[in-house]
Amino acid sequence: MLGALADHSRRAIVACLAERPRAVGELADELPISRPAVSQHLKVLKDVGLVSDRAAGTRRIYRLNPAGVAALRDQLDAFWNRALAGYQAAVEQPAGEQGTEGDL
Amino acid sequence: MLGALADHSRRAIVACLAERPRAVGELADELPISRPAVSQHLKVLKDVGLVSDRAAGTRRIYRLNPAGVAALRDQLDAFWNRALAGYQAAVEQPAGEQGTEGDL
DNA sequence: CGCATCGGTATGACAATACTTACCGTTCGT
DNA sequence: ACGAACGGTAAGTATTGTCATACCGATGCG
Repeated sequence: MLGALADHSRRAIVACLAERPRAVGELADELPISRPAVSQHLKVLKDVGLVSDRAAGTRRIYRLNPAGVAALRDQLDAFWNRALAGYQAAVEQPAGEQGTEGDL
Repeated sequence: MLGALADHSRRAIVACLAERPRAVGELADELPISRPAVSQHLKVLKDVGLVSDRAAGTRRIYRLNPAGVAALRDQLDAFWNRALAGYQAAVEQPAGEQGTEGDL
């Protein structure tokens, strides 16, 4: 899921969608890539649940999926939590395991 | 910075480092990749400030950098904030711009 | 009912990146 | 001081992924 935000164009699409829902053509008009590329990125983003699409006539309106965004944020938060917990466990060692620890 | 976490091996390294600080050989032993690959990933992670290294004799102990982790989390949080703000602005429209909006 | 527009898909090329093997410098132990 | 081990770097290869052009289906309008 995090990998979906790795690509630069994909982040641009998400940023564009964060401001307001957009159609595929609108996104392609704002971005320096073609419509098919936008479609593929949209497919990836929809596959991971970050965006959702809505049919409006011949247009397809894409918008951010708050649930997916929240899920990603929660996942990241859990990750940070674990990371900081491990860091705390490391610095909470009064009797250092290796005496080579100088300082930080 | 987010791109640093795009790679699968890099996320695995970060996950491994989240549990406890590790040497390069330790990481390579846990991961299905060779030591040089780990070194290169570690270089990337250190370059973006996500990890920091400490010399312990001939070994090099790597651990997560809480500052970098916090910075990344803050950046992501700002991003989510903007995204949800835009979403709220969209749903806060009592007089729909397009009458085509049925429901969610 | 025919035409136009919009989206998605398939295919191919190009680029970027990750991985491996080989080599070198550095540091510890004997 | 020599040998061993650990880690970083360099170059080459392979894989992955992104982008563009071309084609097709669907929807709306005249």
